[in-house]
This record gives sequence, structure tokens and C-alpha cells, in this order.
Amino acid sequence: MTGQVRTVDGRVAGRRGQATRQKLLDCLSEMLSSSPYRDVKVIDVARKAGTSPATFYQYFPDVEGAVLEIAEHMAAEGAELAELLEGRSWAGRSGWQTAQDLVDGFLDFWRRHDAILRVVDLGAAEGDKRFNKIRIKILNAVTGSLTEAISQLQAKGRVDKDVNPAAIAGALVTMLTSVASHQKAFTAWGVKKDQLKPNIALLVHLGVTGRKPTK
Amino acid sequence: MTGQVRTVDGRVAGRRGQATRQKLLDCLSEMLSSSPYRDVKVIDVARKAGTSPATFYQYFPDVEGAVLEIAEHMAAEGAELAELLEGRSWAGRSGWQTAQDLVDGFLDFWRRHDAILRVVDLGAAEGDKRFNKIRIKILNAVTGSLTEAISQLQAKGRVDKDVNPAAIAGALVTMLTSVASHQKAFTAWGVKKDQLKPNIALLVHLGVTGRKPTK
DNA sequence: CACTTGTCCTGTCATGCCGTCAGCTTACCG
DNA sequence: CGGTAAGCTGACGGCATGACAGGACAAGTG
Repeated sequence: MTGQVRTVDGRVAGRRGQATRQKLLDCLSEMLSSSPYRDVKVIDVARKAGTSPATFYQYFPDVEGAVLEIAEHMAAEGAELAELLEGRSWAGRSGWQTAQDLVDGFLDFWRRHDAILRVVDLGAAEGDKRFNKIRIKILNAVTGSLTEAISQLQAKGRVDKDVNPAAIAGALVTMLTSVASHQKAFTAWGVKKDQLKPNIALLVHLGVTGRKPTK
Repeated sequence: MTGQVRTVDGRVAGRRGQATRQKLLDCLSEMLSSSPYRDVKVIDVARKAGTSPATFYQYFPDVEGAVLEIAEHMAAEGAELAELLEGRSWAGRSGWQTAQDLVDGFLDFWRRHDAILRVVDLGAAEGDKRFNKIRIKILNAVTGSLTEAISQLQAKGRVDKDVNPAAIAGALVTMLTSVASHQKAFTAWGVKKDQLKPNIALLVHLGVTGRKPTK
């Protein structure tokens, strides 16, 4: 898939080199979790990895380049999000379960990768095409699946014709990302932690089917 | 309200000082629009404002401090968002209009302030309390108003009892913010520009009233 | 074993930004 | 006109950046 791992100056990286490279990526991930993106410095990452800044620049053009690498890897993992909707039904009681499982799985995925996803979101919002591509890649499986579900309901006449399935699906998915990133805001609005998920699931169900779930 | 404007070392700023300070803020705003947050440097802002870095540090502890200032100012402007829902009804045909106007006004506000709102969102997501506070302040008017509307419908028995109005309202508002920041993603999903707003409005209406709008 | 080859890492250096200070200039006031 | 406080900047030590050359190391070769 990725072919060979190469250094900035074109050499192919061997076993040891790849280990160092990976260690740098891991340490960068940690730093992203513990300090603001703006303050993450190459020298800190290198120190944490027990190596020198020069080594970092052997493998990555800059911090952003390394972040893209991490994001790319996570995007591949994002395939698991697709499974949340694989062969699921939106009808009746099982539809409610589908919505709940989707919200559950999505929030969990976001929580596990929150640091890097923050940066991807920022990059995408700033108009960086590479980050946008990664963000879309992660969300595509879910969005596509939701779009499909809405389209089918629409074909059966159970959803209005002037609804744009992709727009609704995209909005629901983007809502999930935003809710995941800003859970703290909800506590400020007096929403308890265990009340959040079912209500989000309700919105998802409403959006997809246009109806309240049968619980 | 804000008392006197002071420099970092405690002096009170006079007319000229305040002008310089404001110029620095304006230039910083521009820089945020044109380059990634991570790459905004004090020296660039100072150069753009026709002054020196040292002057910048007279008025702000660092870039983040100045950004907070801009954000605070924008949050005050955010009062206009409250007017979008002031005395509006969610019943029948006027409910559909309310939803549309809300989406319209919200996306417009976000578009006008997108650069600074990106940074506020990032800061809030990173757990910075000051940014979180500002973000909540901006969204509070709308969220509160929506919560109120849902609560009233709930009291009339038109919305299920196990719905948490604040959770739904918060999720809808956070959806609006995210849609506003990532409109580009929707074009990647094949959603045309003029199709986005009505579909978002539909979701808002569904979320608030639990029913499809009468158009 | 010495030698070669290619990978891997680091010391070092020029450059440029950061953040602070002392000190100069400007404006205001009695 | 002299005093005072505001306003600004040059200059400096410190650190991050990014490039390079060369040393350390592992593995294969004769």
C-alpha cells in the first residue's frame, strides 16, 4: 500500500530507522494529547523519543508532515466506523438500536483519537486540502452508509422527496464529530453525561427516518 | 464594563496607545484569516501593523492572549444571534421560517468570523477553560432559547417526556457550528451549496418539534 | 578477519523568532 | 519650560529550525 518508507532525502529506511520513525510518531501523538497544538515543538518530540531534532527532520519535513502521517494511519483505522452500520436496519425497534450503537461507536472512536482529530479538524477548517481529504476519508464510510439508508427510505416514500440524503447524512455525521469534541460544553448547559448519548441517538434517528424511534 | 485598558506592565493606555493596540488586534485578525494558526508569529503581526514585536508584548502577554481579546469582542457581537430567535414561534408554517432564519443567520455569523471561531473551537476542544467560556457565551443565547422552546413543547405534551431539551438544543447548535466550519466537506459529498441550508433547517425543525415542518 | 556498503544518528552551524529590558522619544500639564 | 507618564524600539540572550558533513553501526563479501 504505502510502498517503502523513505527518509526526507530519499533513502529507504531499514528496520532500525523505521523503529525510530515510529517512536517519533508515538511521542508526537502523546505530545498532542498533553499540550496545545500550537506549542508542540520538534525539539520536545525529539527529546521525548530520546533522540535529536536532526533525526526528526530526517523522517519528516516538519511537525505538520508528521501529524499528517499519524492522521493517515488513523484514517485507515477509521474503517471500523463503517462496521457500525454494516447491514443494520433503520426500521422499528432495531432502528433505535442502530442509532444508539452508531452514536456509541462514534463517540468512542473520537474519544480514543481526540488529540489528532482536533488537529485534522483545524487543518480542514483552515482549508488545507490534505487534512480535508483525511477528514472526509474517515467520515465517508458512515456518511455514505447513512445517505444510502435515507435514500432507500425516500424511495419507499417514507421520507419526503425534497430531502437531500447526502446533506442530512453529512450534517448528522458532522454533528457527531462536534458533539464528540465539545462534550464539556454540554455539562455547562446542565446536561448530564448519561443523558447525552440517548438524545443524540434520538436526533440521528429523527434525521435518518424523519420519525421518532419506537423504543 | 472593562474598566481601563492597561499595558502588561500596568500603565494605563492613552489614546495613541489604544489605537496601536487596536491596530495590532486588527492585523492579527487578518493574519488568522490568511495563514494557519500555528504559523502566526508575533513578528509578522507587528510588521504588518508597522510597529515592533516589543510593542506587541507591551499590550499582550502572547499571541494567545491577543486572540482571547478578539474572541471576547466577537462574543459580545454574538448577541445578534439571540435576536434570531427573539419572540419567534415554532408552530406551523412560521416554525419552518424560524428554522430557516436561524440557520441562515447562524451560518452567516460563522462565515463572518470564521478565522477567530476556528481558534476558539480549537482552544475549547483542547480543554482551555477561557476559550470554552467564550464559546459557550456565544452559543448560550441560541442554546438557551432553543432549550426553552423545546421545554414548552414538552410541557404541552407535543414532545416526549424523556427528551432532554438542553441536550437536543446543544446538539443542534453544535451541529450548526460544525456545518459552518466544514462546508467544504459537503461539496465533497455531492451536496450543492443551495441545498445545504434547507436540509439543515429541516434537521433543526425536526430536533426542536419532533415533527416535519409544514412548508 | 579486514573491507565495503549502505543505513542511521548526531554535532554543528546559520538563520530567525521569542520575550525582556533599558532607554529614548513623544505628548500632556502646570 | 521643566516634569512626568505614556509610547516605542534597539539590542540581547535563548531557543527552535533546518541543513550538512561526517561518525557509528550492522550486515554482507572476499
